[in-house]
Amino acid sequence: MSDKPTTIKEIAKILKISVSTVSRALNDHSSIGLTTKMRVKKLAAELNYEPNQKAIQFLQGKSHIIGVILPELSESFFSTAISGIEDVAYKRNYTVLLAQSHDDADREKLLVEKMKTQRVDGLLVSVSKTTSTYEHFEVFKKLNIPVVFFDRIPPIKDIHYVASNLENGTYEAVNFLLKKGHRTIGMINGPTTLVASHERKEGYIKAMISNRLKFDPSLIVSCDLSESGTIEVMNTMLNHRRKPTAIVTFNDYVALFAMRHTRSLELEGIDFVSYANLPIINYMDYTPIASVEQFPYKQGKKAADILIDLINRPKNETGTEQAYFNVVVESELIIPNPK
Amino acid sequence: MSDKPTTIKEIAKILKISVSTVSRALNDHSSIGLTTKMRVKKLAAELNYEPNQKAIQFLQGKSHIIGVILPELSESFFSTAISGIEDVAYKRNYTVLLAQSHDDADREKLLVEKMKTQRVDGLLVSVSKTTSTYEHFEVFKKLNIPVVFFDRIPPIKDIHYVASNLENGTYEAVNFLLKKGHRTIGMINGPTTLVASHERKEGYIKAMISNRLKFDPSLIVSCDLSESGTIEVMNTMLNHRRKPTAIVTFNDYVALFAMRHTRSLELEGIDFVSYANLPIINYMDYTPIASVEQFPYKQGKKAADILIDLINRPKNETGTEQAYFNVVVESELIIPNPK
DNA sequence: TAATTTTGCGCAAACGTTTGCTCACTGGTT
DNA sequence: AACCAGTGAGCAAACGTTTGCGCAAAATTA
Repeated sequence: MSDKPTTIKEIAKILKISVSTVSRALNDHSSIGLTTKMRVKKLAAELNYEPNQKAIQFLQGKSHIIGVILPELSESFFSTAISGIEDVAYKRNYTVLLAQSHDDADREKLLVEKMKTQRVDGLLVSVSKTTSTYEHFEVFKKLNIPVVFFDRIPPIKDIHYVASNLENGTYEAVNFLLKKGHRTIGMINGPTTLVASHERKEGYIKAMISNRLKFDPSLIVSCDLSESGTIEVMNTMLNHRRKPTAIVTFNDYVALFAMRHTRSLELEGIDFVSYANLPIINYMDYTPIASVEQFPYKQGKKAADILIDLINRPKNETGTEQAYFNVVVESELIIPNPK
Repeated sequence: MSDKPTTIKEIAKILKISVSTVSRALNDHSSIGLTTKMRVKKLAAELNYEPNQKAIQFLQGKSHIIGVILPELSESFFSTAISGIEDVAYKRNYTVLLAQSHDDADREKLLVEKMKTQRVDGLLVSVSKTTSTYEHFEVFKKLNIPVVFFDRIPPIKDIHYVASNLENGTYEAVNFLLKKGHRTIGMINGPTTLVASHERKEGYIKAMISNRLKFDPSLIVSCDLSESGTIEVMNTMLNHRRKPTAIVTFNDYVALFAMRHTRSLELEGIDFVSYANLPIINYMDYTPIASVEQFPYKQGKKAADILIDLINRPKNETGTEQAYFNVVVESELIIPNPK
C-alpha cells in the first residue's frame, strides 16, 4: 500500500467520471455541479490526493522556483536576507533554490548555468566580489527570465535591483556624534572603488555641511579593511593634528580592530559608530555606541517581491519600453539602549 | 527571436528524422549511427539546445531536488553545514531547496508539507528545538522518500542520521586542561535532556578516569544557556568548596557570558574551553584557550552524500530489512596558536 | 410546445522527453 | 537462392494535468 501517490485518473475511475471533470472540480471551476465537486473533493481528501507539481510545472512551463545566488551565507547580512527572501517565496508559493558563490566569479558563472538548466522562473543575485564580467546574466534576459540584483549590484545598466543607501544612515550617524558634542570626527572608509564608500563619504559631508561645519577631507581615510590596514590608518588618525574624538568605521570588523588598537594604546574616550554586520556585537564587551542598520531582511523581502512580480507580470509587448525596478532601502542609525 | 527554448522536436523536424532518433542520438544510444549522432549533436549545439528538465523530471518521476530544513542559517554551524550540503548536491547534480524553521515546530511542520508537495527526492533535516512530535516525517517513509537527519537528531528509532560525537572532543578538552596542570575542572553543561549534554558529561568523566582522578559530580552544572542562567551557575561554581581553575562551557555564548562575569568580578586566571560555534570568536579580546570543533561542513557533506545514495539505491525488496545509516562525526579539540 | 439558453460534463490535444517494439535494410553465411 | 544476424531508425505510448471545444440534458423563455 501507499505505493505511488494518488492521481487524478484514479479518482476519475473510481467516480466513473472523466479526468477533466475531476481536475475542474478540484480547481473549483464554475462549470462543475456542486454535488460533483463535493464528491470529488471528498474522495480526493480520503485518498490524500496531492497534485503532481512536476506535471503541472511541466505543462505550464513554470517551475515556481526562484534561484538565489549569493556570496556567503556565513555573513550575517546574507543569512538574514535569505530569510526575507524565503518568507516571501513561501507566502507566494515559490520555493528557493540556493547557491553560494563563495565570492568566486567562476563558481558564480557555473551556478548561473545550473540555474538556467534547472529552468528557474527567476533569479536573485548578489554578485561576488571577484566578478568583473556580466555576460552570464545576459542569457536570462534573452530567455525572458527576470533577474533581480540585491545589495551587491553590478555596474551595468538596464537591470532590476534592490540596494541600500548608506548616505542617509551615515548622515544620521555623524549628526548623532555632532549632537553628542564631538567636533572632530574621523571616518575609516573602505576602498574608494566601492559605491558603498562613496555613499558613506557623501553622508559624512552632508552632515557636516548641514551643521555649518567645514569638512576636513583628511579626516576620512581609506582602508583595505584588514586588521593591519585598520591599525595603520588608526595610527594616522591618532597622529593627526586634529585627533578625532569619534570615529565612524566601515563595518563592525574594522570597528573591532580599531577599538582593540585604541585599548592597547590605553586610549580612552573615543566614540565609535559602525555599520551593522555582526549580531554577535551584542555579546562583545566593547561595542560601538551606535550602528547604521541596513535591514537585510527587508532588502531580501523586497527583492523577492519584485522578482515574483516580474515573473507574473503580464506578457510585455515584445520587449519594448521595459521598466526597471531600482529600489533603494534607506539605512538607519540604531542607538542601543545604554545598559 | 530567442523566444522559446529549442526542443528536440524542432531538431527532428529540421533534420527530417524522428524525435526518438534525436533523443537517442543525444544520449549516445548504441542503436544510432555515428553520422546521425554527429549531425544531431552539431545542430543541437548550434541551436543551444538544452533538455527541458521539467519534462524529464516529470517523465521519470524524479525532481533531482533535495530539501533541506534547518533551524537558523544565522547560526554559523548551519551556514557552514549548508555549504557542505550544497557542494555535494552540485557535484552529484542535485539542487538544494532551502527552508529555515527558525526553531519553530509549527513552521517546521509546514515546511515539511511544502517539501512534500514539491516532491523533493529526499530530505535533510536538523530538527527545531521546539519540535516534540515527529509524525510529519513519517509521511516520507510511506512515500519512500529518504530522510536524513543531521546534528539535531530526533529521539526516535529507525532513522538515518549524521551527528557529531562530542564525547571524545570533550575527553580531549578535559585531558588538555589536566595536562596543563588543572586539577579542578568545572563544566557548564546544557539541559540534561539533550543528548549533547550527556555526551559532554561522559567525555568529562572518561578523561578524569583515564587520568586516575576521581570524578566530582558537583563540578558539572546544568544551565539554560542564557546569560542570567550562566551567571547563576558561575556563582555556584565560584563558591564551590573546590573552586575550579578551568571551566568547560556548553558553547561559545556561554563561554562569553562566563568570561565576562569573571572579569566583572575581577577574577583572573580561569581557563575556558568551549565548543566551536562562532567564527567571530577570532575577533574577540578574551577567548577560550581551546575549542571543540564539530566540523559542520563535513557533517553536511556526509549527510548529503548519504541522502543521495539512498535516493539512488536499487529498489529495496518491498521494504524488508531496511538498513539505517547512523554516522557519527568525531569532534576534535582545536588549540589555537597562541598569539 | 417549440425555441433558446444554461448547466454539467466528456473528449482529446498538448507540454517535451524517453523507451519498448517494430521494421526495413545491409551484408554475410549456408 | 534462401536464411539469419546485425545495424539504424521510426512509431507510438506513457508520465499527470489543464483546457478549448463540443454536446447532451435540463431549465427557461416565448
